[in-house]
Amino acid sequence: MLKKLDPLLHSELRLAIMSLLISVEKAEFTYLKEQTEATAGNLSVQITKLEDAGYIIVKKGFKGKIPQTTCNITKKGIEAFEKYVEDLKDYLKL
Amino acid sequence: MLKKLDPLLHSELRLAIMSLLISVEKAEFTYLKEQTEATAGNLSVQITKLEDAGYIIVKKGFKGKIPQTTCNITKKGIEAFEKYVEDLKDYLKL
DNA sequence: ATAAAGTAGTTTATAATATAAACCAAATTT
DNA sequence: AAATTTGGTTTATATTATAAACTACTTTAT
Repeated sequence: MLKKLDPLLHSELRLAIMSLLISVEKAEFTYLKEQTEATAGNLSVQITKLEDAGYIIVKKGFKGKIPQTTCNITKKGIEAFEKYVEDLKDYLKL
Repeated sequence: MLKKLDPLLHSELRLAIMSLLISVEKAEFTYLKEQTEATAGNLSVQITKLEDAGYIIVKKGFKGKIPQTTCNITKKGIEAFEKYVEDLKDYLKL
């Protein structure tokens, strides 16, 4: 009855990152940091985990002279997110 | 925008326990163990945490000669569960 | 020109949490 | 009566999350 929840998404910060990325084409590291109110270190770690899973793509570039990291969700990431939402519904009685 | 999720409920097993308890008057330890497919040790620990938080009440008795632990959700537990569901909806875009 | 402070992150260490293994007490089965 | 099963708890370990420390560079102030 209760499905196993994707442990990669069942983390408050990683879920927040995915939730933000699912509605936009792409987002900068600094934007994600502002929105989630996470520390840079924690955000960096969790972004890497999502990247390793193939749920997001991370691109490193420069905005003028300043380094800039942008993220975007992948098809695999969208699918995983949607599955997670469906799986959770049983728990939440939705 | 994104609310902080109750860390006590944002755990797969504890959420499953609460999800099961919210629909019934009470449930036995063994029933929860079957439904969640958790090990007895893990279940025991998580039940204690929910009890310490006042989210559930745990009663120890006997069924014949065999020990029997039964759990039921409290008003506080129901409220916490409902708040958790509402808070999560922002993440899930529901 | 250089020191101080800020930006954008990563790496590493530590704290918190989840899980499993080991254990206990009593009951049941062989 | 020994072995197994039931119903758990306690304790140790693995995993995960978080924060602190660090790197590399830019901007601003002196």
